[in-house]
Amino acid sequence: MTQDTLSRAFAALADPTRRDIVARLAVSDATVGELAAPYRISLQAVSKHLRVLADAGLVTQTRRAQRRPCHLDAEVFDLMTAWIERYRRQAEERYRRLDAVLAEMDEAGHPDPHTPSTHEQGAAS
Amino acid sequence: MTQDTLSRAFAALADPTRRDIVARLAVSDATVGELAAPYRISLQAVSKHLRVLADAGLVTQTRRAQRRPCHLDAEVFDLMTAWIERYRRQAEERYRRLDAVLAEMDEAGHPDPHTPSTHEQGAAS
DNA sequence: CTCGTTCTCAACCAATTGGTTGATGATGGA
DNA sequence: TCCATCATCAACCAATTGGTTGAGAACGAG
Repeated sequence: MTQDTLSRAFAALADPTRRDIVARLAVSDATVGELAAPYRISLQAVSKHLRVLADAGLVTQTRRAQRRPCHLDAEVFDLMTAWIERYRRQAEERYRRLDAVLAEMDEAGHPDPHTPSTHEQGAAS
Repeated sequence: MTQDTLSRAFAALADPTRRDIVARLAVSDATVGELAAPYRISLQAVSKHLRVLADAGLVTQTRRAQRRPCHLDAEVFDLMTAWIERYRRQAEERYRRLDAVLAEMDEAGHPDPHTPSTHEQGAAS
């Protein structure tokens, strides 16, 4: 539990069973038992998976009698897409610029470095 | 290496050092040594991290003399965002429908189940 | 209050992970 | 050819992970 939100979130989704659980929770909330039913692993194992998802902030568990209905929480997903998209776009932008430079060099014969490389950068993780 | 692409990709980004590497590769390609420089861990450790990223399909390494320039590869990022967005939107859509139902129930006094719950579903992972 | 149901806690195990150090490739320059 | 440089391979280690089984906690029904 010493890790940051993003690390926990990515780690949580690195497991196929947990991704499947998320997929099913996207359709509707469900109790631990309901979620565990389709898998051949023990209920305890599923309970552990849910704890991982909960620690990552991806699901929240409420209480209804003995049952623990699980609910998908969208916020952290946004965090993840934001992170991914940021660097994907940055990389794409870079190639776009490279293409432009190559085109310019192809067009004229002067390899004059025009673009002033304006890439600001924040903290990483 | 027995895991699927999505699992490897999420697992790869679950490590802060690897996310930092990705962040830097988004700015520009770099050799293993260049990438390793800022960290206090050994060059071999960074080499391992790069192997994980490469196995996940997130970076590709080419060859230039002794150097191994690393290059960010955008495709798998798209895979990840696609997965995340799919279920996030599905969940959001569900809440939107719930809100609609609640509003309807609030408005009139007849809790008539109108919406025929049209949620088709594909394979999970 | 007791009982069945639902779920978590605890201890354990094998496999994986992130790190280390030391040896080994691969390559271009002297 | 020999050497320095850049990076990987190999063996090892501690910590974490995904699974197990068994015990226990929380709750509603009778």
